Amino acid sequence: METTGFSSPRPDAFPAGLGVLVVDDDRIWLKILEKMLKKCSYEVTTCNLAREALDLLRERKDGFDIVISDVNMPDMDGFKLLEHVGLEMDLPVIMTSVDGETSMVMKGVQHGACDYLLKPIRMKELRNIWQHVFRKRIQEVKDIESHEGLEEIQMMGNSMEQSDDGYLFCGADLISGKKRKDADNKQDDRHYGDPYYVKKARVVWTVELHQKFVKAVNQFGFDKVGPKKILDSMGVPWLTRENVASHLQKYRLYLSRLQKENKLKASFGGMKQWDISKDTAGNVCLQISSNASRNIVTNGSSGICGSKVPIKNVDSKICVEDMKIASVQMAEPKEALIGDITDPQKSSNSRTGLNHSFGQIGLDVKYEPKILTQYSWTEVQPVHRNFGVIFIFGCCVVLVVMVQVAMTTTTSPPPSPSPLNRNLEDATNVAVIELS
DNA sequence: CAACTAATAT
DNA sequence: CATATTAGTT
Repeated sequence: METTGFSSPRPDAFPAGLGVLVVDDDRIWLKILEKMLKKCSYEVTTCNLAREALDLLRERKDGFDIVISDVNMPDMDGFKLLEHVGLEMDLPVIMTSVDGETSMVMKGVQHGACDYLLKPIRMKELRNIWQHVFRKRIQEVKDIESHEGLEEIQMMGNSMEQSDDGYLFCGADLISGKKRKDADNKQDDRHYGDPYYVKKARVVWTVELHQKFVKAVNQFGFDKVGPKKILDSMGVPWLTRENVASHLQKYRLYLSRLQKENKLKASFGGMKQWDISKDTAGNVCLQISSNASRNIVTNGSSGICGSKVPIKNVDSKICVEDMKIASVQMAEPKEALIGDITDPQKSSNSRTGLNHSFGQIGLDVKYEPKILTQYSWTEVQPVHRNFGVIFIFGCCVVLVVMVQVAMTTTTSPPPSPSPLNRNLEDATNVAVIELS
């Protein structure tokens, strides 16, 4: 019964578009909050009178998901408003005030506020207010469930904890009533101090999310990004820096593994390696780095060694030989932008399928090959559709060059695999190339 | 102190 | 395995 994206099949889009009503007599704050909230992808409505707020709420009953209200307002006590809202439309209400006195906060809580923010409010605090909405829904679902007498779910009374290990990000999942087998589990007594306690949602890196991620990464340059930048650039309000950091770590791991393979395969007699990276303009480049140029670069400083060969300039000689493109799916304008690359490592991969979000979201898709269960770590950015071809050509050319150089040079130092060297290639564009 | 990241935990 | 969390650096 909501118009919000809450039960949308796209978990990563969830918080976006939640309706927030902000009530504050202070216009300045109103503006500030509005701006911040919008930045977090919420749908914001503001008003500076409590009465007005109430009217708005009554009018558009389903238009809002949460209310943020100041405590002190001329025409009506914030608490009064709070009470009304709680009573009439049962929306979560967040109180705000400059006054952080315990008694005040207490009062807010007693009147049913789901949170109490002290006034200089920062993005950080607003970013995740959707949790209150979410929490409420969970509760609703739980209520229904316990009403239906579903076994084994509600353990310990009807208090408000989560079913222990069900994390679940998307409401649909909860709503679908799927419970994880929790069995006897140790009933850990955590900080259930407050009425709410929701196990933190586990971020599911969907293809879409990952796309944003990659986009962000590429925006800066692989070796210059940090989680923070990515996070900001992605513009996904509920995501935390930690989430991104974690993902980034995995991403890098993947990339370095990829590179290692390249090294192995490329470092035959000579010691040439190829890297894919991007120049400032964002063009994909292949760079050949002969270890003759001694530094495989040790620290993060982007010591780009070798010569960059902008793909564009490569005159194409075609030679599809010992290069195998694992899979290149050019993004046709409307089509899925995702290159579905098989994991270079495993020969036959039959993933369990949509173990992630998709399967549970209620779409209950049949596992078609079409559906991508796992994003590849590949760039998805649609550049041009000829791009892939060009890219391949480029690779071929480079290969040739490598071979030639290999035959010419006398150098033959050891491969020296430097464990984590992050000026790796950024294999992010368009395709995963696998030298065979 | 905030951001980063390797290492470790879940 | 994918993510989260921690701990030690920068």
